[in-house]
Amino acid sequence: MKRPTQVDVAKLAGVSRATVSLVINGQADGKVAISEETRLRVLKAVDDLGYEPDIRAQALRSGDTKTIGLIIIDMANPHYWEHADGIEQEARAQGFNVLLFTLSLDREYVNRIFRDLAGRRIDGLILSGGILSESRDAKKALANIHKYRLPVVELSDRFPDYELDCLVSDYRLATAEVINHLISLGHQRIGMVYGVASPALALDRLEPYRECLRHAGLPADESLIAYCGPTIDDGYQAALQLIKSPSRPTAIIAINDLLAIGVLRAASDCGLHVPADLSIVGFDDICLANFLTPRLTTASKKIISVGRDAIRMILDRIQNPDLAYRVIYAPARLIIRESTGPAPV
Amino acid sequence: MKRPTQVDVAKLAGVSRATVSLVINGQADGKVAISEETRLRVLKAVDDLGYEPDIRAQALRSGDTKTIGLIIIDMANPHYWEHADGIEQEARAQGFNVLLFTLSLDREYVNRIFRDLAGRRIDGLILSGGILSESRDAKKALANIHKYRLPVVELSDRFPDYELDCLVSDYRLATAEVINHLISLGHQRIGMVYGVASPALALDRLEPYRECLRHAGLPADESLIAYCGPTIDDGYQAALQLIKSPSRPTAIIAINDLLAIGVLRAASDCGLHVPADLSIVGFDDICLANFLTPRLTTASKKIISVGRDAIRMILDRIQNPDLAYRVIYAPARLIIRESTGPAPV
DNA sequence: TTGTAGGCGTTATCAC
DNA sequence: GTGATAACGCCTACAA
Repeated sequence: MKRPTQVDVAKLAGVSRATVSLVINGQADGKVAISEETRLRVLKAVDDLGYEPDIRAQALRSGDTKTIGLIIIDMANPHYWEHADGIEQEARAQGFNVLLFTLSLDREYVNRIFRDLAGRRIDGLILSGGILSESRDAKKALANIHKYRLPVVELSDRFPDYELDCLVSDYRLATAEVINHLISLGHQRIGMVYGVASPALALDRLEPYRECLRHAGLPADESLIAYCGPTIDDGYQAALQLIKSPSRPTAIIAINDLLAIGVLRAASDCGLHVPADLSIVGFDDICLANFLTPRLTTASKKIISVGRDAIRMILDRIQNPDLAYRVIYAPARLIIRESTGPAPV
Repeated sequence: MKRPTQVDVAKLAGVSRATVSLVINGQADGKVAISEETRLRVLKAVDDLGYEPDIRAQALRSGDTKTIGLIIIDMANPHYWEHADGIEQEARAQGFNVLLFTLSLDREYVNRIFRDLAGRRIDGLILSGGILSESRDAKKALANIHKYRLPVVELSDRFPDYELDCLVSDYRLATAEVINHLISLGHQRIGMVYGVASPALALDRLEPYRECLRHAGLPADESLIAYCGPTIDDGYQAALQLIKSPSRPTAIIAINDLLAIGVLRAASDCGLHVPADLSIVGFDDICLANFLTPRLTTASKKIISVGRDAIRMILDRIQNPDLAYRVIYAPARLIIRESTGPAPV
């Protein structure tokens, strides 16, 4: 039992294949070159056979797949899922599907995805920052992007030092705001939990952190920074280390809300009250942040619609490969809630 | 500037198209019917031109797309991303890609996805429970699945009352355990926050809840059940309602951890201490559950690997459409942590 | 060992 | 209005 093709429909309706094709997608065409009678006959045959056009053949013929790839760098972080959700919805609205790729630790996988792009399984690719800059074959990938004019959009937390369409949303200003906020509350020793899935990520938080502290004449020694992995438990362990250190900070900045949850837990385990004994700040304003106890002070990018901008950018690029590369910048803002308070005396 | 095809490679290497094809994917074939010299020449031409086989054409020729669809019913719930993560990873391991579909409120969208399946954009479809049973066109969808032998696997919280491959993991036993646990702690009034994205979901928690209470001779009036939507805020509002009711429950069961976070927040806002004043239970054991304050008592399905089983099931079905339908069942178990304690006196 | 021919299902271009 | 015919790019017998 094979599935029906256009030929079968044509045979059943007693017309030629071309007629079938015209009936099915001749709507857009100005002149309806088909008699109502045959039209209905064809439609009936389509229905009787349960005929469905083969998308693969359409893709081969028309040249595009109406599918874009999306690489999510860390599936465990709600922040990225909010991205994925927005992108998928907007893509759908524009008649596109989304092929989802997760990056575990498998860097080689990136190359396969680029091959999918070159092989026209997907029309374009949206990727989180830290992939192109970190991949061992980054230069080759970039060269290919330019050589074949592959439609690629990067979501990044810093301005790219290469030619590419980029949606940059960084926390530089927000980090400065955070530090000022903490300083104004009397904090002197401010720690950082720095846990990333990919090396170059979140420098938009680390660098201003160092700068601002130095600028304010506060200690910024390395012992205040706990480097770790991207999971909650990593954040938990890192915070324990910070809290138990001889010169415990009175405030801890986690580079994202997920890690901040681990920090909250660590504080609780050490008998510290937040924010009375320890202030905690996160980033991303994930949907849970406002429901934690205490509600998390954090920074939000939500002023922008990642999905809409990313999809618009990639579609523009697909339509016109020769467009000049663009960078769209969107800042974030600080949201003060309950996890930060005056430094303990 | 068009991208190179097999013909271009053949021309450059001075051989025929078939030779190129053989060189490229003749590895598996036992007999290497190509001379080393031409092989290298072809390979060089491939490299020079940056030739990449067109996957669309391959798909059309070979009949499959090496892609499976995945419908996620609620992107905002961590539990479902854990599914998605597992499925994507396992799919990749098996050489398949995952096309991601989100279900907002757009029921009509399901039909489009089924058309994608029929149109061979995807080889198979994995869907969360509550889609097939609730869609207005559910019967039609099921009929199509059977008629065309579409490979579909459903992830469900109850045994299907229709013929389909199903990965069932329910909380019936776990819910009974939860109730017994609470009763043994002296709780008499046990409330429930029931918030779902799709009507028939989570009956595996609602029904045993009612039964067990009745069986234990405890009140099970409707005023103890707060129906709401699936977001944290919904859970928060529902819990407020429960807490402020004249006969406030001493324990609240949320049908998942996400809602439980809202309940925790509501308790906190009402000045209730958990678990001293109010015990709270969730379901799913999302990765955050063990890091909340207090750590959440919940039930876990993690004993099974959803990804592996789902992918195996769908691949089996794709390979052999005539297979008898299977249901794989996996129970869950209760995890007692800190959010449940003795009932207040 | 290599080349030739046919077909996958669709759409576009021409004649009729 | 409708019906052949030729691509799209690839794969696979089969023939040379």
